[in-house]
Amino acid sequence: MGLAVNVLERLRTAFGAVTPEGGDADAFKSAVRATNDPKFGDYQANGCMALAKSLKINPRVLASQVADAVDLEPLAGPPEIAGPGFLNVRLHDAWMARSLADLLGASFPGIVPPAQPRTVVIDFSSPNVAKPMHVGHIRSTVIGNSLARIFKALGHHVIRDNHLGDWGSQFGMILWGWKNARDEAAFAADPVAELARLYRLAQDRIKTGDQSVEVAARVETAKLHAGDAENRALWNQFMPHCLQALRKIYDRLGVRFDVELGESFYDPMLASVVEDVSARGIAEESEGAIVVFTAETSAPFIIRKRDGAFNYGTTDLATIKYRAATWNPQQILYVVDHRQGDHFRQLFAVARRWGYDQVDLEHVAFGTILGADRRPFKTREGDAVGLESLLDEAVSEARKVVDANSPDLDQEARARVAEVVGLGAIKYADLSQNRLSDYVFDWQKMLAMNGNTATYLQYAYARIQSIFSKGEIDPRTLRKQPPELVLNHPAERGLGVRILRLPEVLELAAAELKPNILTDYLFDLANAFSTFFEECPVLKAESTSRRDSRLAICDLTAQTLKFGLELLGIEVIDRM
RNA sequence: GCACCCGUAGCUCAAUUGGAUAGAGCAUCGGUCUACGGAACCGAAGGUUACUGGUUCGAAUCCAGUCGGGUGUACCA
Repeated sequence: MGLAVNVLERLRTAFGAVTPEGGDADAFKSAVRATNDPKFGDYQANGCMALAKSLKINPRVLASQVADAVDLEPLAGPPEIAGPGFLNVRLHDAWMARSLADLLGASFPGIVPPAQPRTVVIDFSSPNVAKPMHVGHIRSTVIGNSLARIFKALGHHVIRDNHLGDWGSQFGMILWGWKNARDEAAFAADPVAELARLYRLAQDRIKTGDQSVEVAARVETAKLHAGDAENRALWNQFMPHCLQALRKIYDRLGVRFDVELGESFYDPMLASVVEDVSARGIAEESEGAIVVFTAETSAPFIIRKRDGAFNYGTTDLATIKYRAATWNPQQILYVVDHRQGDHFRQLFAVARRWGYDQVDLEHVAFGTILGADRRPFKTREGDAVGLESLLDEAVSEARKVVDANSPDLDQEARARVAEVVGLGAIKYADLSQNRLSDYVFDWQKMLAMNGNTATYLQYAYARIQSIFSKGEIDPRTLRKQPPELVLNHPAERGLGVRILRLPEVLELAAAELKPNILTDYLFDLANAFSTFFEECPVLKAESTSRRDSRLAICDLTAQTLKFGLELLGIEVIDRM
């Protein structure tokens, strides 16, 4: 077993073991964290001050008792007392050096599999199949994909589920369009574009107040659900085209799903869901509909409409039941726009009353993408910007930079670099920010290739590869026989501390459901590497032992960058 | 009206959930090129964390109120 396992966890265990009388060990442990300023050491334990307050004793006295009692060896010596009662921990350089060598030799990335892996269902992307994906879909897709990879990397069992919108009223609109305004030649040439046109047509008519279309579309939806032969046949005809179009985008983005169980899959279960919920007295009739009143909102949660049709609330309940029965997950994450917050609060409340009170249901909400005018992001023509054209734009911007900077690469290599850099820029722009507030879409920021961007991380990776190729060294030989590491220079030590933090950062990102914790970490790591690169010659180090030590640090940095970027769904290239 | 979310540097965003002097990127200004990739590095400037009060060793974070913005609010998803 490796030495370098979750440093934070080990320090917490050590401090937890010496929790003073009258204190809560869990609270005391969780007050141990990485410092935000290196002058306070590498980690700090902040639990003494809060505890001293409740025990009504002097915090510094308490801190000194803890400092005397705690045994942090071999990671670190006794902590230092500072300020009102902080305990600052500085890792032993020698221990770090051994741990890093061990990481390099065998145990990278240093993650210890959990004693009890959790099963986590992640519901993300979930587009309507009837229309092309637009920028609004990118957040759910990219964030969900990243969370899935992070959980998996930590050793949990992950089910990625694309809950396709393949059965709702948007399909009724398409059916109406097909029957009233289809262009068969256009459909033959590009089925998805024609379906999208029909959808938009129906939507425009409804939006401009044409009630006849609204009613007609609803009728088509109802007929589809009721098993109407013609509508079912059309559904079967359209679906493969829709799915193929989605597949193309997912392939390009590197996104995979374990299951793609859309709304249509749950259709046969809906009637019995309503029956069961009603029989248990959870649902009741109101204004002709079957609804559940919850404390969460004033409006009820509708599970059967007045006209007898089911809606997405019904589907979502059926989905919870199916997921529970099929995978028995501990956690289900819904990576969905924050505007559906009320819906999920109601859904979760109903599900708990229905008996699903063991599974942790979480709405991983995110803000809406806005244009520069602070309105939902649209093109000049008023359409949402297509996802595909956004990706193309990013790749072509990246291509310009590659052409300017790397004339020595051949066409094919440049195209490859542009794709990796361009897509990376888009994904990173989204992942590096995970606030609930809406955010302003900014081409310049999305396509930026300096500063805190994926390009910066990819560039750091490529520079490291360049060192190895220039020195004609294969990092794998280094990994077979790890050299002794030296961390005398602050830049070397700074990199070492960061590399060892990877497992705890991933734990934190998973616990908080925030990929931006990972992007912040990687940017900080790349930054530390750039400093190191300026200040510490590698190939021309003062001695071969120093050179080997630095090569080891370089390789670990590169591995960490690559691994971390992979968890964000972003690739690296050796030359760019 | 009610509910939820938000308000941090000129702009876009962080801040390990109550910790030490609130940090990055962009933009601005000034420096660094005879070492491994300048898509870089170092530095400067920029703040009453919307406002007022409260809680305590300690508040951007918690509580109350005020102002401003967003979203949702019975049969779309």
